[in-house]
Amino acid sequence: MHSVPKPTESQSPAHDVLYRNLRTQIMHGELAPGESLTVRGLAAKWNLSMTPAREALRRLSAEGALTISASGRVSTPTLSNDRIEELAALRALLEPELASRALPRAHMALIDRLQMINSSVAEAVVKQDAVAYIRTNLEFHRTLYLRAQAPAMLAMIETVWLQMGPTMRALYGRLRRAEPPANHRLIIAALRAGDEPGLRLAVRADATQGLRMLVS
Amino acid sequence: MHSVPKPTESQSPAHDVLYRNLRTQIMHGELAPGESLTVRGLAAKWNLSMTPAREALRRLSAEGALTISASGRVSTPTLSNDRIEELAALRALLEPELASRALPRAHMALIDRLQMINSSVAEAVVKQDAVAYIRTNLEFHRTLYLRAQAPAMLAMIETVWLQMGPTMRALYGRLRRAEPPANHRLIIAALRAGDEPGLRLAVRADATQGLRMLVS
DNA sequence: CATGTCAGACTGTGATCACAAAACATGACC
DNA sequence: GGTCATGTTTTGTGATCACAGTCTGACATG
Repeated sequence: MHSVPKPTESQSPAHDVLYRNLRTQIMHGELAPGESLTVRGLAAKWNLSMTPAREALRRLSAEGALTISASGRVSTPTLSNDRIEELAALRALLEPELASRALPRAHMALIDRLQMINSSVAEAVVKQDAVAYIRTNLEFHRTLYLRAQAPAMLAMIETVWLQMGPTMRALYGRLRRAEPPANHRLIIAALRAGDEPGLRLAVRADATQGLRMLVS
Repeated sequence: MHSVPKPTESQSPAHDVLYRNLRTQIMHGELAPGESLTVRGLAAKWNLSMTPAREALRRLSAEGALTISASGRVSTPTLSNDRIEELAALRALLEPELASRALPRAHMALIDRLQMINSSVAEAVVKQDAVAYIRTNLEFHRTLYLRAQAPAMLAMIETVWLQMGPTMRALYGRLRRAEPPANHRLIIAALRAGDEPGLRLAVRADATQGLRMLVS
């Protein structure tokens, strides 16, 4: 088949848009743990050749978002309990630092925006929508951490979220809870008060909370 | 079963061996900041086609070891001072945690090995060999952190080292110092004494030390 | 019923090519 | 001498193909 001239010239390369799409899918928990992604499968689904599909998969694998078997097959990771605990420890280590760095720059407008995002989180909780919960919850954290002006740290914590994505979905899907996010309100309160130790504590508690559901 | 004796036919794919080679080169500071790597250049140098070379570059870029310009050219990163400070902060955050987790499992044999590696570090210092210094120094830290049984954390700190690799070389190349690593001796002493707070402090100091040279 | 076998489909890997954009060098011109 | 236009080379990107493993599932065998 001959290649058809593309009407809309690609602003960004095909492998990049595929990468970004898969990345958000994984981070938001739209893929189940253990789900396998093949080069040809993705190429067919997105009307691409194997080359850009392969690059997107390689990139995601390098970030830990996907695991590669000994024979080269890539699939969503199924995390062991130890690994989950380790990733939670990384969250508990990195996120308080990011929050602390964001605190001096957290103006009223930011706090209001966090409050609004938090209401979306609560809405997702009552709707039992796991994907929406993960998405809005991450948006809450990312909005805060963006103010830390620490791109390397932010990138690092996002790879942690990436690795937990599919497992988070599986966890929140099981759990039938309807508690609104209490820690988020503590975080917002600490931001308003300029209470740095309280902020660190609240963020740490929020990052560790997900782990507690697993162990029980 | 009767399998054909393949001498050393590709145990691991070509893109993987290229990736590992480039990775250690970058981490050890054998590449200068800003050095550009091209797909065809690497393919020619390693007698490969473009495909595996492209995958290795993509993988390293995903880990932050290489930066991609807007037009897609990849090169070794030239870090801003802010970025260096941020990466040093990540080291100061992650490495004490890894050391602390390694402490309960640090037997005498490990400490002896660390001592031996440390003598290699000192040797590299007096020889003014920047690459050897970086390599042995990282080996010292990695040997300790391997005992932490925390693969995700170890992978994360290694990406930090990766990102700093070329800049480290440039820094240590400039500096004409000949001080043996004092913090390493403190680390070993704390390990022997089972002194967890002292260990955290020594590791943190060692991780931050490199930064001090830059600011001055 | 359990287990081993085997053919066919599936899949990652590497090579090669075409194309367009970017980088570069060159030389004219003011 | 510096600046702009231009032609050439370099480079990333995507497509296509061949090859060799891997996986799957049906079937036969014990």
